[in-house]
Amino acid sequence: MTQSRPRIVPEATVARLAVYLRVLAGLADGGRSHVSSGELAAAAGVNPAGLRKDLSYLGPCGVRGVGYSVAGLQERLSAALGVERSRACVLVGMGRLGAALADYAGFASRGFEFVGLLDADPARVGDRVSGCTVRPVEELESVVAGTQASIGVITTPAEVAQSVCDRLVAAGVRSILNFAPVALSVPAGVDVRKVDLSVELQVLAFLDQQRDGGPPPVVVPVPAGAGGAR
Amino acid sequence: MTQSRPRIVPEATVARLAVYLRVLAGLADGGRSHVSSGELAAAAGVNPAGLRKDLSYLGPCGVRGVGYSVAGLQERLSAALGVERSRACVLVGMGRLGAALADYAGFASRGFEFVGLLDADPARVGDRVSGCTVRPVEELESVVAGTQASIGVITTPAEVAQSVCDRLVAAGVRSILNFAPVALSVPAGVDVRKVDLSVELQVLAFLDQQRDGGPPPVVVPVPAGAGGAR
DNA sequence: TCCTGTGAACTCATTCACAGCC
DNA sequence: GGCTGTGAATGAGTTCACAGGA
Repeated sequence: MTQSRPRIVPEATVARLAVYLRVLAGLADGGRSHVSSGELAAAAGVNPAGLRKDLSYLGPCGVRGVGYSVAGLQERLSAALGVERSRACVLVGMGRLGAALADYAGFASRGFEFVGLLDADPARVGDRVSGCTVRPVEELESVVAGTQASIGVITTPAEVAQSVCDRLVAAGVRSILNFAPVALSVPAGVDVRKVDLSVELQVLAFLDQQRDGGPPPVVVPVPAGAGGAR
Repeated sequence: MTQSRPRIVPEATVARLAVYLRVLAGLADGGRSHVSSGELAAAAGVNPAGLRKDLSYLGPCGVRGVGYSVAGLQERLSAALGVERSRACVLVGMGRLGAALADYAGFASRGFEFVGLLDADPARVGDRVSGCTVRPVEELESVVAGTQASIGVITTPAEVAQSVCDRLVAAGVRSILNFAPVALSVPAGVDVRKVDLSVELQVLAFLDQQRDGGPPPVVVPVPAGAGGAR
């Protein structure tokens, strides 16, 4: 441990660092050894200056006039994001979404390993998904304790999500990814991130409607006298 | 109708409006007729003042000193979000994630209907998921044209996501929800929202690591000489 | 010259605090 | 008194523009 980072990294930046890391993996596969902020930014879908600022939170990473070393930057980002250490995750709720996540290649390849799959439905207990056997939710505490899992993923119905969350926290999990459509309340020191799939669609629908029904390019064509609300 | 909305609604607000609408549905089921901003905000996991500001973009919605009518607010939000009109969606990529989404109850109940499910793998073509038959991806254009779908969901591998996106746009889709881990480029006038599952976990892992390894409450205990890299 | 690194400006979003109405 | 609606203040995040080193 040379030294810890004095700078605090904004959460929005952390999310993008993960994206850069993935893009870099693709570049490395393609045999590239160096890349500029402009190119990397284009591939990640962000502004070049923003990318440079993001990287600057980790201290100088590149070479002026040249760009970034692909391998060097990969290493730097991996260290910053903690990808090097692999993480044990438990997933509660083995419906279709839970099964899809447990099987998602994007997790395993980034150091996330599902060491516990739990479900309340006896019909699903015993299924094997992605090399792991589904166990009854009653065993939640012992699975967390036995595997030292630090991340919990909740894909249960909304009604039971809070109680599952409480049990995960009590068992020692301090990071939770919640797919259930409820706001979970947790004690300080526990992080929750929520993914709300139907909200994403709803936002798209709104933007869509706004395009069609809203004021097209310019503002409203008020015909005559002002003020009058027609 | 009376007049268009002069106010523009921030996107962050739109996302929360969708959450409020869901919470209201729960309250209505519970027989509640009125609710205060404080209570609604707590259930949605936001700040009460923020909730009031969000609602204020739609114009006055509540009664001072009393609160909001549950039914009235539901109606207002439904209209604003365009929930009343049902939306036709096509989904490309019927892997586990695609199948989970096609079957997700949260979509159907909010007016999103999957009218086309497409996959490039002949082995999956013909499967029935959630009352819809999987068709070959070659039929993308005809399915979009025939169903007037306005929303496209991409759950393909990253390598083909851009080409699928291009075809969706060419066929007339102007709203896209992308689960593939790539930045899609689209012409102006088309909206893309990206959901990146592995990034979510990565952010959690970062916060987790920051808690454990980072400066606990106060700043760093630098041992000796500064600067020393390695 | 090229491209990185970063202060400063700016835009967007959240929070506060209170006026206004019931 | 209670609670909504909203301008003002604060904060976070993004973009700009340029200084600084290869």
